[in-house]
Amino acid sequence: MSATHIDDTSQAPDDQLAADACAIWPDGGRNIRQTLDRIGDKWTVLVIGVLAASAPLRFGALYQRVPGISQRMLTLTLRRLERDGLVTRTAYAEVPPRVEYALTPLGESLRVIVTALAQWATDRNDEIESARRDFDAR
Amino acid sequence: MSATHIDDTSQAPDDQLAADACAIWPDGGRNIRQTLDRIGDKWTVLVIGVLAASAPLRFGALYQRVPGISQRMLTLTLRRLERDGLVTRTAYAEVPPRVEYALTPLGESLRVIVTALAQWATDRNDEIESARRDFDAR
DNA sequence: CTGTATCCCGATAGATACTG
DNA sequence: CAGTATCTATCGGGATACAG
Repeated sequence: MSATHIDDTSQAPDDQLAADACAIWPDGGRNIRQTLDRIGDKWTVLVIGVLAASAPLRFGALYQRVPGISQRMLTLTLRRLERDGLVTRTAYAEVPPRVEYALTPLGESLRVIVTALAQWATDRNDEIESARRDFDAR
Repeated sequence: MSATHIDDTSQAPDDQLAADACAIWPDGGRNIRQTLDRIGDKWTVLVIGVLAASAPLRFGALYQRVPGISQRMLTLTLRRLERDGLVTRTAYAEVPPRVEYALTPLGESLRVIVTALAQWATDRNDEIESARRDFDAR
């Protein structure tokens, strides 16, 4: 981070170059990186998808419906989503304990975006597969 | 993976539950996970953004414009993108070597989607920040 | 039921040096 | 210039056991 790489005849400082280069992203790429750090992990979008399908859901129900997730990862994922305001957690003072999770409107708005991404993946899947075959065949 | 977790009175097998639960995603979540595996890493979207701004670009130009990336990671990222048909690599038989990278139409179409994600991040940033402050303040 | 607490391993990626 | 080769550190995440 401290040492940047300059080994050519460029006059402009790195930061200037970077700013110009990343002009496509609203804020130079920081925003999109943060977002991908949130949803790019192994479980987040799956949990969102499950909640979008039928909320509210209890911890155990989520645990069943997200195939392969561990209790640990489910807890961590839900905490992160709750912290970012994408999911609500409602604990009922009962015995045995009951806790329900649901998407907030903010979470719902993310689901829409991620669904668009999934749609892209579906539409372009064949194209990507064939590109990959071509590449690997070389 | 082999042992699934069933510890309630559910009658339906896990797979059935999972299939129902993930109905939001076109293919039960596999597609979206694959896509996030591709673009969810640290550098891919940044490289795409830089290429979208001003392609074609040489290896060295990319190296400068993606702040903080190493040669190794730039190479790996470009190879993956090339393999998936998102980027073209054009090598010119010259001395010294010259190689130019550019987005394919497929890559461009992904950029559009990812830009929408970035837009979401920008629009909802304040909301997320405040949700996070509230959560951390508890 | 709804989580925590540990331990541990493999994958990701940073640093550095070297090459056609 | 455009990479490759190695080595290493970090970290997400799995397995397991335990607790309120």
